[in-house]
Amino acid sequence: MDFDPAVLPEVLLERPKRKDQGDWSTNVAMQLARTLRKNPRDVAAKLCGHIPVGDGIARTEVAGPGFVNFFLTDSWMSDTVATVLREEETYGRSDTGGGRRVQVEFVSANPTGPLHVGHGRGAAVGDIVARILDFSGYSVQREYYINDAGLQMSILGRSTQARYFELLGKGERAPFPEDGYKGAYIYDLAQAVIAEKGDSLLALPLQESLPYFRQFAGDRILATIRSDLSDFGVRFDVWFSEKDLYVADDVPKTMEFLKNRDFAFEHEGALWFKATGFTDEKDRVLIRSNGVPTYFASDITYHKNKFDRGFSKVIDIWGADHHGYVPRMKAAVEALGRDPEDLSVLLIQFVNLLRDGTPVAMSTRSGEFVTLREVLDEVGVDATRYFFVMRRSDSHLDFDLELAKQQSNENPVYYIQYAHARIRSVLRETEARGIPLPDPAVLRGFEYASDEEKRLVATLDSFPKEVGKASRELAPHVIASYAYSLAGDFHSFYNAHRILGEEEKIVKARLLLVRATGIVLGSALRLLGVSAPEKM
RNA sequence: GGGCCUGUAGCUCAGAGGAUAGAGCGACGGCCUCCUAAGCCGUAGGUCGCCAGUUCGAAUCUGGCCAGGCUCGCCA
Repeated sequence: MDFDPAVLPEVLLERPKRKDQGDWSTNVAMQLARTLRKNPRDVAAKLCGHIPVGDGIARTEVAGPGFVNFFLTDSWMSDTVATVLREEETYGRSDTGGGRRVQVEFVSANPTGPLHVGHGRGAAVGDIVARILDFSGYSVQREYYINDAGLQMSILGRSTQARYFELLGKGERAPFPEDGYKGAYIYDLAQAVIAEKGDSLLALPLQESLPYFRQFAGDRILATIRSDLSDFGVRFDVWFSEKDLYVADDVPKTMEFLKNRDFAFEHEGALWFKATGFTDEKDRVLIRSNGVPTYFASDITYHKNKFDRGFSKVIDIWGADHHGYVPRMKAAVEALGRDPEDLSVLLIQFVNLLRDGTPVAMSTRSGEFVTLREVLDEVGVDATRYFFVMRRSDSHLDFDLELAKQQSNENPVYYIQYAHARIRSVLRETEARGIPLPDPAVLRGFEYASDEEKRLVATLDSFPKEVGKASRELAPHVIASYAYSLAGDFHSFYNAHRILGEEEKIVKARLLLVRATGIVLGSALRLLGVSAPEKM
């Protein structure tokens, strides 16, 4: 064509929403129209003239304001099905990660009480992000950071101690701390101490027995957290204790490191992080004037530790209430000599727990919160996981307990699982009738004719692209909605057409399509950590 | 007051430069002699918070406003 190739914008092909707009489409003509000073439709027409028909392209057309639409021959569909059947569970996997080491740190709740629903959402998001990254070729490590060094652990110990004395009728000797943990589980911990130690701790001075209470309560709660997470299908590779940073003297070392690089300075008896020059808005205290390090100091140390372990990228999953902390953590990462982009912080918005449409009252202060365990017991792992990730992480989530529990058409989890069960059922029926699973070679030259089949194949075809998107954006909800639409496409297909009992060629092609759908649906559910039932 | 998130159908939400803005629930009407009806098909329902701008084109980008949530410690 008669124009300078340098002005050619990147040619992007996209899939139009409507099928009468072709299989692929490009808008280059409209982008070129300006520089060429020509009517976009004329440019598009000229382009069309240069595109050969054949080689999979059935025809091209100029449409709308100047789109060039490509209509493919339908052979790509059987290719897609054959690819899925050949690659099986690896279909959709990619090597974009190139084996690079990535760490996902999530949940990381203080071991001062049971996990509540908010932690549950973070757990589901973190776990699924890790699965997606693994599927995309990263070498993923999952880590839980145990905040066990701070003041909160002492408060937990004192709370337990007070309940211990109270249960043994000596409450007046160990008054309940003003900022103590008021939840009923503290009584359970105290009861467990009694079972272990009897009343022997009554005789010791409070200061002397406190370490025992602190350790006992912390260990017990952490054990509960571990088993809750494990029952939720969430696994960690590393449980990293904040205390270890202090045992190894890493915090003072990191402070020295920052001072030497001129990122920390003394002022009014405290040590400050010099945030000026970074995106954070003001300087932050690292070591208080009383000598006690702030959380920020141990968080910087912890992140230095992470990067020292060789991760090329670190992903933190935090509650959205910590969003103000992001700029300072990024600044710290930069001060450590890393690109701030090496740290990604995923903020999880709050879960609004409902029962039959009315909010369930929750308040950490009073100890009245709904635990993850309670939700799991009531609605089960599959529905809980799905509900936690079906919305974008950065938007508030309404979680209706009654809805999640309902085994009905109102519940998206069962809708997806039902599609899987139906697929398995068809394949069982096929086997029962003595029909062998056809060789994918029969697909050569076959064209799926109906709208429902075409849609279904197109959705199967888009799985790798969706995985890529979910991995780039660290967005589990992309997979959740993908699974939902794949299930929907299958249900439509299933209702519109018979699979068995048609002429042989069609039976074979449809069986292969059903099998391929089962494979991809299974992969999507595996990414979500939701079970793929054989029967329902 | 500053910052971050959100505002799309009655409700809950997708869509993040593209063509006629999509799902589910709820409402209404249909579909099992047949591989699972926990399903499917159809109808109704919209000023994409408001106002300007950018451009061939804006729900999408920019600025300003309005509303809701969160957040702004030598707290954790």
